[in-house]
Amino acid sequence: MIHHDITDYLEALFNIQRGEQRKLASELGLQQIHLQILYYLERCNRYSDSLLVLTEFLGQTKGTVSTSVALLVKKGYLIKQPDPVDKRKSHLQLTPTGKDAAARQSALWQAGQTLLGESQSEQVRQALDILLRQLQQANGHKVFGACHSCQHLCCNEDGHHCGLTNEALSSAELQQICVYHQEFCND
Amino acid sequence: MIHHDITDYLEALFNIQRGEQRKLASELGLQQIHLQILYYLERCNRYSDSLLVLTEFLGQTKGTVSTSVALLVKKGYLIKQPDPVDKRKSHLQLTPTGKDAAARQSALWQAGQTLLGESQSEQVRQALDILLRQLQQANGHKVFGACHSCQHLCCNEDGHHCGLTNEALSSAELQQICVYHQEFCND
DNA sequence: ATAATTAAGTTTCGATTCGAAACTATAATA
DNA sequence: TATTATAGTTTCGAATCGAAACTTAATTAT
Repeated sequence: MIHHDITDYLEALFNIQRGEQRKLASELGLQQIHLQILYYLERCNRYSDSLLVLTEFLGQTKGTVSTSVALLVKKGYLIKQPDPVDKRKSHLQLTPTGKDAAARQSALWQAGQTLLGESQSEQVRQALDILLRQLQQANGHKVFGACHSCQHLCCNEDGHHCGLTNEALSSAELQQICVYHQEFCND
Repeated sequence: MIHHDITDYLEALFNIQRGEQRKLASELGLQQIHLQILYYLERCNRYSDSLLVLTEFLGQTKGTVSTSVALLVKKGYLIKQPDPVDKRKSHLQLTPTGKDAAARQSALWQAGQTLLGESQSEQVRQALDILLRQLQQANGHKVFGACHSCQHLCCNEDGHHCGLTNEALSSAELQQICVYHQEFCND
């Protein structure tokens, strides 16, 4: 048996992911960056659905993202909901069309999800967890995690809330990407 | 402990990979697509270093890829080596500058590679192998694997050769991406 | 052998991405 | 009230992107 690095598998999975994303984008008449925007907006929470946070997530300039978002609005994939308090801000919200496109992206992984037995699945989870945390530290860059791995998360008998904003968090919100996310530091 | 899907980890790893690639591209004054081209050319074999195969790998049109390749040639990342037999073809070869950029992309994974113990690594490899094969079948798209997982690979006491082209393959070549790659079918 | 077809790659076109920088409007601070 | 910071848009030039026409070389059919 010829030796495979784990990274070989990850690279192969990346190539599939990229290929499928491009295929879907082409089918919808969009660019890949548009699907990445829809992916992010499907997963982020109410603190993180602004243009500037999206800009930070994508690693592009705000002018570029502003243009791409404007096109997605024009094509009916999302709408800009003005913030009731801060008149400068808008909340980017997926339309049903946008949610459908985002869901089709996720569908790729659903197939693989049920294929691994639970015990084996657990080992992969543990290994990927180590790999992920090390890469996060090694690269020292913003990670955009969800509440469940955030040091601001507080749990008590009533449920969960964010220690930074002091607002209650539903269990659904614990899974969402947050701009305030702060990984635990193991040093 | 809140449950994490394996796909959550893979998505997080993808986001890191994408962010790092964009960061490197920005530093070099390139676009991400250029790094993807350099990545591919660093890994593909002598049957697969043409513009059309690259086009198939990237999932773009040949006009688009032709333009991007021309820019990479102009910037000194690669050269076009005319095929001695077929005058229509060119072999895309990385210059030292191109190899350096490709190597810097791979460096991201080197850090994670040594962190996982060998035994754990083996289990993760097996699970990812299952995941990869299932996703390949589920999506039924061209996968661009290397010789070691190709049904054309023949092994004997003298070494390896390709059953399709009948040419000998060095052990280094067994690791390279090939356009003729045909996955074993388990049905 | 010549003609028709296929294959490899380039060029052109219009729409869009991309980064940089200037700009507008609102909010926060001094 | 004046200054500064924040959120986002607009403008500009270069490059990507897909589609389609085009060039040249190889292959196939007649």
